[in-house]
Amino acid sequence: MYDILKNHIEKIISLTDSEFEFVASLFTPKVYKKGQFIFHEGEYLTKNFFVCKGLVKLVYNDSDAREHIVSFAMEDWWETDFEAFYTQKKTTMSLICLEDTDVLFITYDDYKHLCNALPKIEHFFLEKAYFGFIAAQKRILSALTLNTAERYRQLIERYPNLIQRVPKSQLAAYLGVSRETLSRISI
Amino acid sequence: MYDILKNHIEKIISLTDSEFEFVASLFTPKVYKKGQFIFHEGEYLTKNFFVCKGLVKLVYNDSDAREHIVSFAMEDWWETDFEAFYTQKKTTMSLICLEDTDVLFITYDDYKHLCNALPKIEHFFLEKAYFGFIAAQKRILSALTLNTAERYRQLIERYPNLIQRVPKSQLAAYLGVSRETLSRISI
DNA sequence: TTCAACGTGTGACATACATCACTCCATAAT
DNA sequence: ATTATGGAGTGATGTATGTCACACGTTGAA
Repeated sequence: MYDILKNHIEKIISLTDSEFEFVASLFTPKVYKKGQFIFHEGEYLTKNFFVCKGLVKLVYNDSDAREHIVSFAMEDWWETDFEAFYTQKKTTMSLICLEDTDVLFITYDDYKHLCNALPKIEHFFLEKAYFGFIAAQKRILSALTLNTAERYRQLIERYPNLIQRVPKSQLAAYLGVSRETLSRISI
Repeated sequence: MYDILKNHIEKIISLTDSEFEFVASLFTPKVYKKGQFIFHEGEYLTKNFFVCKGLVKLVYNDSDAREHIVSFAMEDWWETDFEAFYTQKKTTMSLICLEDTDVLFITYDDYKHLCNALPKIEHFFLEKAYFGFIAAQKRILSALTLNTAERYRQLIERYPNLIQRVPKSQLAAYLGVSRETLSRISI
């Protein structure tokens, strides 16, 4: 698991062996089964999760108990309720495994400690945050400019491997349409 | 103008006078009139803009030449085509003034230079990026969970001052509905 | 003053989508 | 072998929204 994290970080910054050992010492591995909750809405959450293997969904349940998917995360992606993690509020979303999943997590205190002890890691997180923001803005733009069929095709184009692993009903919850409508779309 | 930038940065990190002088030396002031383009879609853009006064819109024009508003920015906000700035690609969006606007801008090279020379500024940009990401994710969630009337009311609630300054047709382009539909919504 | 440009409201109609109901199939559980 | 369960397709119907058309008031320029 730690190899994956090491490769992941070293795509952006280089670390000596002892630096990475320090980084690794602040992460804890954990294994989940398909269907398990990594965290629930309404908790205080102090962890940021790096997915080493598997697939998870970040989910918001509205007042009608309808499930909306804010994002998927698979191998080599980070996922958490970011506002809850970073501002120490309660979570408004839940993180649920769509497959058996292995994660490495870091607590908020250790994250802060890591940034102080190893400032260049902030550059790594900055880059992650930038690309997260760019991706989110692109999704907003898709919602503004494309109809359902076009958004679906764009999703298939951007994440062809995701489509294989996720039921269409879940893709519908991500795209913000009913599963029936998605079912009627010809690719 | 530089005072505003100084206060803005010092909400997150503290700078000595000489440090801020260095920061300020890398920013250039520029003044625009209502209706002017700060940059056009399709250019190579090397600047990130800090709005000191006024109001701008970040705009995407789709294949049918329809205008979609990705975001507004007013006093104390940053705005640019972030992907173009950060990855040195051509812009896909335009930045247009809705009011007479004063900005301070920094070039990409100077931004890089600043981060190297003054690493703690990365912490400042990291925080900005995190909150930008969180805000974008919330807007995605609004699009998934709320109907048009609810999104409009949420916008009024979150940015009451914005509503006073922007024509409804522009708010419609931001919310992703026709101006006629917005016009029929009772607040 | 007159006129153009802009922002806004509203009626009529078409259409995309949600919803409800039902069916079918594959797989896992008993 | 039989029965649940989950994923998927599809018809009928109602509703929200887009689109087109037109009207009205305000502002600023000629």
